[in-house]
Amino acid sequence: MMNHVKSARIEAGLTQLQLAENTGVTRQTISLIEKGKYNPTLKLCLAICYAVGKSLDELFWIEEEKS
Amino acid sequence: MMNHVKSARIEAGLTQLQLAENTGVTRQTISLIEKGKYNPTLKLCLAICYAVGKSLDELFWIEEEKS
DNA sequence: TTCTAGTGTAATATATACATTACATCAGTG
DNA sequence: CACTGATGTAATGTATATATTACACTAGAA
Repeated sequence: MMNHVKSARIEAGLTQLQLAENTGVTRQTISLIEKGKYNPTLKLCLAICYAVGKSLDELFWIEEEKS
Repeated sequence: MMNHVKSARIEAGLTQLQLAENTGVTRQTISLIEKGKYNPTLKLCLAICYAVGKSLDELFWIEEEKS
């Protein structure tokens, strides 16, 4: 589950803790999502989008794997 | 968690069962997501996007609620 | 050097996404 | 009418997203 949360968060001038508070989760959850170790829920993805001012596609889109 | 999965699925000419099989979940899960009763994971959102040929923003974007 | 802010991550607990099984309704169609 | 495909949904079980607590490391500032 790779994504662009970390770069978008830094662009927005936020720390992990600030993003966590803005989105209503813990810092650990943000850290794990940035590291690609969590498969976040849609609700949290949207909250992160709102907090950093980006769209779902900008932060979370991944091209389909062609077998 | 309202979304546009149902209309996109119908546009794509798929039944709930076919979409479920294409995305690797059960028909019940698709039904509940279409009804807005589930908060799906990013991985499943992406699988649905691939199956119906739409983007995350097209299917799942919701404008931020301004308090 | 010491202190602090920012970050990574482990262990355990809790909430919830999703599966499984089952039964129901409705619209066509024979 | 009976039959089938498509859908809604309830009850219960399992997997995992997220919380909680805690400890570690690094970079920069005092």
